[in-house]
Amino acid sequence: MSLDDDAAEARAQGWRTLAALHARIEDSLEKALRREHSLSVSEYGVLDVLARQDGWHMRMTQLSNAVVLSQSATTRLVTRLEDRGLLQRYLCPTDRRGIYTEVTPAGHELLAAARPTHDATVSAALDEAGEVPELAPLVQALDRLGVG
Amino acid sequence: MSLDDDAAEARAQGWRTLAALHARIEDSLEKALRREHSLSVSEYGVLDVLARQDGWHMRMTQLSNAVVLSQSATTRLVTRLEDRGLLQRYLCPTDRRGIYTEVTPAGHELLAAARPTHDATVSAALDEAGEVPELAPLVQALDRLGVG
DNA sequence: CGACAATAGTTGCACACGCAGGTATTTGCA
DNA sequence: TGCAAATACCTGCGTGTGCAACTATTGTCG
Repeated sequence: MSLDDDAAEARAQGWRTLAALHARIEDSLEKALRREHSLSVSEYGVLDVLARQDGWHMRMTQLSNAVVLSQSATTRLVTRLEDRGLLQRYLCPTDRRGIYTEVTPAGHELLAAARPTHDATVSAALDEAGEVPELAPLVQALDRLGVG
Repeated sequence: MSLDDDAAEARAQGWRTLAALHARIEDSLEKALRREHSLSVSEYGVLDVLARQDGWHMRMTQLSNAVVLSQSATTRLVTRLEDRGLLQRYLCPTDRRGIYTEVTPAGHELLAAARPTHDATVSAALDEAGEVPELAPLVQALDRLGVG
């Protein structure tokens, strides 16, 4: 077994930890957002990303990169949110292939209501994961990211 | 804005980073494993988890907890792998409700072939993510987990 | 100017997932 | 012993996702 293999195996171990933590958080987040605001994690992600681009507008492709979804998934996700009146499409004036999306007032309102749920659920899930020996180090490392 | 809100917002920021990194890695991993070994990330995960329980056998419920999937998803995932001859079910002798799963020789073989792909892809994805300013700190933290 | 390639977004299709409800087996308790 | 509750797993159904193919618009080059 070479040094490279050792390094790759160590990183694979890190990946397993990250994946396990991610799955746990996403799991409870999905349920909480669905239950209290009828939003999936992806849908919340789209609203959140768009709302952060204060005044700036993103095209569909940029959006799908930001939320790491395929173009087709993004198309339908935006359609769903548009149908619910949370989002609005409008054509890019200079390039009629491009489509901008804008969060409506209703969208901002729902996002404002959902954000506390989101943040609290993430925090609770992190606390819970902190009790699991294999995950605790990563949780601590994550908490140190901000202050570092 | 209270201290609690600040803390929750900081953790939400950490979560966004973690989710972004996870999505990137899973994305390239999914494509690489699918292309070279006809395995999804979940399928690889199941084989990997089971193979690590050297000689020890897991029940379906334990397995679904380990890979963080619903019971129904686990049932069908195991069925798929069983149909391909990579896995084998057999009834728990002492509790006939329980079902054990065992990786077959073919399964071990495929896993051995896929592991280098898996590890290399994860490592490459991590390197790529290390170039992105927002993700770099988490990548470094992850690499320090093992040596800590 | 005109045709061909490139880009942006949408849609048909197959598939994996979660939820709710189902069967089979075991456990608890009177 | 006998019967209800709990446990372990499976299945019908609806839905979100990615891939490949499609349309519409823009860019490029002879």
